Amino acid sequence: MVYHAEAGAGGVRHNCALGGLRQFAELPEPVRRELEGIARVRSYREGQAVVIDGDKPAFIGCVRQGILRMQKTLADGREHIVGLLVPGDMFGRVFDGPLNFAIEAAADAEICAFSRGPFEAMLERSPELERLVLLNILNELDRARDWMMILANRKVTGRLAGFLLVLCTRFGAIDQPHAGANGAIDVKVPISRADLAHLLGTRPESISRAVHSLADAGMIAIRTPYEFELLDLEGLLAESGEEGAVDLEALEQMMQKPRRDPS
Amino acid sequence: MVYHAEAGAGGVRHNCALGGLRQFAELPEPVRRELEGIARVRSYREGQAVVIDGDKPAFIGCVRQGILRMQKTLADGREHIVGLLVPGDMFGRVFDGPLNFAIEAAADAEICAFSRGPFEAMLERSPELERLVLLNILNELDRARDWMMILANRKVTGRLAGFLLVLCTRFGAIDQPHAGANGAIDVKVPISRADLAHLLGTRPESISRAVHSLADAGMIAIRTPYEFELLDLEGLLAESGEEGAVDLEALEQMMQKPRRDPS
DNA sequence: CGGTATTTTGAGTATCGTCAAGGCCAGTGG
DNA sequence: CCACTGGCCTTGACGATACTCAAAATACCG
Repeated sequence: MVYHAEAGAGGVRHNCALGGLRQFAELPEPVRRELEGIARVRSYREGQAVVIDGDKPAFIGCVRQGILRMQKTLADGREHIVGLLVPGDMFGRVFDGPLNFAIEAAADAEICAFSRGPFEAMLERSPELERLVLLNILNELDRARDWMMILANRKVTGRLAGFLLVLCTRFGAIDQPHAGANGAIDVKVPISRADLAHLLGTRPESISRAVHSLADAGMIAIRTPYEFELLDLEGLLAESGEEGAVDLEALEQMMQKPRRDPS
Repeated sequence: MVYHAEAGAGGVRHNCALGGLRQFAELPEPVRRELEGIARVRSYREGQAVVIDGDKPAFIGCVRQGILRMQKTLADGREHIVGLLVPGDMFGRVFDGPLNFAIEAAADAEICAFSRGPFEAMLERSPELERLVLLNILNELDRARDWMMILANRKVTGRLAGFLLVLCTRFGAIDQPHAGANGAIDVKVPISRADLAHLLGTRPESISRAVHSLADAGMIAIRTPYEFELLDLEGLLAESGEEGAVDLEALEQMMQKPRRDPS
């Protein structure tokens, strides 16, 4: 199920690598140009490995499109997902040793890869870039803490509700979930039930039951097994018990919806 | 239960603030001296607030002694622990906005506080310091991922086992748990059952049962409700199902005991 | 030594994990 | 074009685990 990219594979391209990554937009022009110089676009198909467990990756990456998942491979072969990477996220442990998890494409993805050496050299010269990286990591840390709060939920429906909310507050900002007809929000779950179960610390069957339980409660609607509509954000928020971790207002603003907009 | 430090409280002192924090030892002498200049030692008693939820703290902190806990305060007043800070850990969101959680002393603690302004100014001038901070945050990120793996465990005994292992692999290195007579390891749990329950996503009663369950299985011994002896590291590791997240060998090396040595 | 907070224990109920079977969809080959 | 096959999701029934409520025991503090 995991297709390792052969040497040189991964669909390397080379034009306008930074295009569309707005986090780099604020950098001074010369820095941005230099970054372009060491950047390559790589494409991965679903299931392809981006970084092997234990490797010190040869590049620092930034997701342009699609979703990657970080997972630890346990001794007995099982895999444990420790997080998702979505457009805008960076990975690769600047200045540091190997990753202790693998990264692979959860869906077809495109990343922007900066060769490690030159990138680190640039970091030393450009305080703006270094700060950008630092803030990026801080952000990731916050997200990890949010995950912790979600995982600390005692009921599966609560963890699932929290997951869905994070999925559209955080990931949605980039993945553009479009507001549906009546102000509902479409989200696309990027991983299988089994992976989701692993991520939320439960079993696929329980995920399935939780999904349908939320649907029966009218909080979500199931379009396909991988596409839901969030109908009752406040209900989901209450279910997830996370008044703190998920910023509902930001989400509603983002949707720019006069709620209940007719088609 | 939370004693807010009055203005100027927190037991500010001023001598040899960096003493004993070995992470700063590698910095160039002039940088270290300058850091000393902006550093102040603050002391907190158990339960005292170090940073209020939503505050942009006036200082960047580094724990010298004791344990702090990070917690989110929910709308309904409940508090949710999102992590612990132990000696060596830094906190305070350099270059960034307010923390979205509170920090308070879980046990009597001493921190080293750097005024934010001067510290950030130093960061811009000293690449060494900036890198130190960056690595520190990366480290914290790893720890957050380990927490995620622990929390994703389906059984309470598993989460507890993972917690205990992390408590001595990571925190123990500094908190010097001394190896007991037969190679067992003493650990001191720094928080109440209720807090631990919250942290592990369960209830105090279940924590209690899990503790005694591990004790009955011979994996730990209960000295007091807050002090255990870890008798069977491999058993705990298996129970926690974390071949990846917890580095047993490092722990045993640290303890300097031959693994499973027949007495 | 008494009072309070915390931990522990117990019994009953809800939730979840497990095992097994059925359904849906996509890809394959006749 | 259709039947077949394999993977995944879903559903059902039963046992294990964890939560709830209540009460008892223990530790902590003055």
